[in-house]
Amino acid sequence: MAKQSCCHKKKLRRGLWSPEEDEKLMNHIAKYGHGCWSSVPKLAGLERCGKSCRLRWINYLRPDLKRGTFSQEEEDLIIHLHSLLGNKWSQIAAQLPGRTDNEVKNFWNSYIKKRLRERGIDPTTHQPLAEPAGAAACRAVFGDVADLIPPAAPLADPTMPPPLDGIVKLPLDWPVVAGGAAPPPPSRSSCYLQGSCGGFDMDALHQQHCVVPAAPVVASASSSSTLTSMAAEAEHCNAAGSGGLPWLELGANAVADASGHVDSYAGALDELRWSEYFDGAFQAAASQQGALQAAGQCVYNKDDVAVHFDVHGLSNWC
DNA sequence: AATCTATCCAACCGCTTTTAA
DNA sequence: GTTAAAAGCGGTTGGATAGAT
Repeated sequence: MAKQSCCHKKKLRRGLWSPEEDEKLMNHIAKYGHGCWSSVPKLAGLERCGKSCRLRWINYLRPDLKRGTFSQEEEDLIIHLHSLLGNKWSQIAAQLPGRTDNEVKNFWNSYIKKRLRERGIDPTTHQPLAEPAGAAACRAVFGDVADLIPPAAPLADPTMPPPLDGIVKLPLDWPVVAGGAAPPPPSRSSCYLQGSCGGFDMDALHQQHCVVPAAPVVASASSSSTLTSMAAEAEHCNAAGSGGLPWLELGANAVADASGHVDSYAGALDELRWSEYFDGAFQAAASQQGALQAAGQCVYNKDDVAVHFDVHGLSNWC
């Protein structure tokens, strides 16, 4: 027998919220906070289940919600975080101030997925689709690029350890940079998440002083601001020349001995735009032959210097 | 003007994880 | 250590709306 929801059991109201209900919930939380959600509807005089109240508050009534259309920077960030985290909408949304997991998920499903497919990129694996439009033409000129592409997305790689603490934990020797070779030092500090080049309101974060973690920082999935603040710290620190972006937990080696690597990882986030996104897929593929295939390297490492052909020309072809 | 179709998004459902007794 | 309740999460659905025919 199918289980019925709490709302069914208690014959509570369902469906869209009326302005009156919104007001009741807002007033109640403004006065008393939400406390235990299961008690909220009773105390607020609502014929809803606590779960429904919680959802309404989180997704719609919360005063810190941004709403409105997503900026290009937000869009880029969602794509990148999705390539790292998969469908961890709450973790992705945590890096987008004022956005909810539901909002991000809807945006992904209704917009980004479609655009990725149009560009011949599998939105699930972030790899080029098996036979994207024009692929035959590409092969005629460049050979079968698809053969060079790691078959599995990082998160799907069976060699990867299972996620710990609800976040992506890269192995200690995770090849942050394709080919294992240290890239040239970044020519400039990353502006990723920087207020001047993004749509974010990072003022509050900019006011924080830079404190470089002495040890790898484990980002807690429950801390909604951890990654954002880490990125902000890194942005400060990069500007100060100290390098090192403890972005996700990159592992002791990555953080300790390869600040340049980590920087380049942040650099991969930097300037990510649609055209580059597409370019990056092929760029990474071309530079990740062999060993990297096992590691399931992300396609966004556009700093890789091992690329010899003109990927921009390639993207024009495809 | 009427109907159909596609898209968007709020809300629900059910499962997993966390917390408290 | 066990159990139940609460909270959190991701997938899915359904209604409203816009655009096309």
